[in-house]
Amino acid sequence: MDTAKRFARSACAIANSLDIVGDKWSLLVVRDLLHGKRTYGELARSPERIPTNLLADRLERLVSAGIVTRTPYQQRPVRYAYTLTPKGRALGDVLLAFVRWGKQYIPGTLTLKQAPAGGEVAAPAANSRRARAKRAG
Amino acid sequence: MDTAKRFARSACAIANSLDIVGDKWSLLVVRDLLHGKRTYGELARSPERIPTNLLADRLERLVSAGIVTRTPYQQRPVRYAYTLTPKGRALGDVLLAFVRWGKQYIPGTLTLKQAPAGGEVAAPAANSRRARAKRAG
DNA sequence: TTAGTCCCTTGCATTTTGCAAGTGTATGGT
DNA sequence: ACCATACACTTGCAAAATGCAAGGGACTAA
Repeated sequence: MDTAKRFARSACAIANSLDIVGDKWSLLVVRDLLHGKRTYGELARSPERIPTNLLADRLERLVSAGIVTRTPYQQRPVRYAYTLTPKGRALGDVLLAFVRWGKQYIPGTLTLKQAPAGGEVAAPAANSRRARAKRAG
Repeated sequence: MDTAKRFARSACAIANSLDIVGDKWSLLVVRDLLHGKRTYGELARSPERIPTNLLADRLERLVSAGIVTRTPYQQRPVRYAYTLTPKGRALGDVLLAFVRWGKQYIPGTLTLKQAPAGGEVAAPAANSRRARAKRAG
C-alpha cells in the first residue's frame, strides 16, 4: 500500500500525531495517567471535567492506538485500570513542550501540581434515588 | 478575576495550550509558517489540503491569539503575508516533540521536508469559466 | 430495603468540520 | 473589449464531533 492510502492526510509525522491526539481531551487524559491516575473515576474528576461519554470514547481510542492499556485490577465487580504504554509515556515530551510554552506565553497558567487542591475537584453525588427524586420535583 | 473565570477549563498550562492550538489544523498551519510559507495560497496548497474556510478561521484565531501576524505585502490588490510572532515561533519546540514522537511510534511517517515533491501538492485550476462549464455539463 | 459508589451508555441539542461552489479584485493575453 | 487565470477569501449546507443530562447495571455497606 502506498503513502496516499496508508495515511489519512499525509506522511507528515506531525499530521499523523495530530490525527491521534490532536483534540482537546486526549492529551489531558495522557497527562493524568502520567500523574498516576489510573481509574475512570479519577480521570473523570480532573479539574477540566471531561464529559463521561468523551472519556469513554477517548480511552477506547487511546487503547486502540496503543497508547493506553486497560487491565482489570479487581473482580466482582470487574474494574479496570488504565495505564500508559511506552508509546503513551513518550508523549510526556510533547506535554512538557506544551507546559513550557503555556507557562511562558499564557499568563497565569500553571503545572497541574501547582493548582489548588492538588488539581482535583469534588464530584457531586448525582445518581442516588434521592437526587433523582429531587430533580424530578 | 479569579482562576475560575479567567480560564475556560482550568489553570493548567497544557489545557490552555490545547484550547488555543489543540485541534487538527492549527499546528499544521504553524508548521508551514515555520517552513517559510507566507501566503494564504501557499498554506492552502499543503499536502493535507486544509479546507479554505477552516484556513481562514484558523488564521483569524491564530492572529487573535498573538501567534501569527498579518501584514500587507502588496497593494492593488492588497495581499497579506502571514508570519509567526515569537510566541508562534516558540511552538517549534512542541512541533519538534510531535515529530520525534511520530517518527518513533507511527511507522512510515516523515518530516515534511523528506516527503515527495517537497511536501507540496498541485492545486487544480478550479475557478475558470471553462472549468465551471465543464462541471455543469 | 435503601443508599451510595463505580463505570459507563444513551438521547439529544449545539457546535465544529468539511466539501463544493461562489465572489471580488486584479493581471495578462489576444 | 473579452476571456482566462490567479489569489484570497466567503457562503451554504450536510455530516460529524462535542457536551450536557440522565439512565443503568453491578456491586457494597447500613
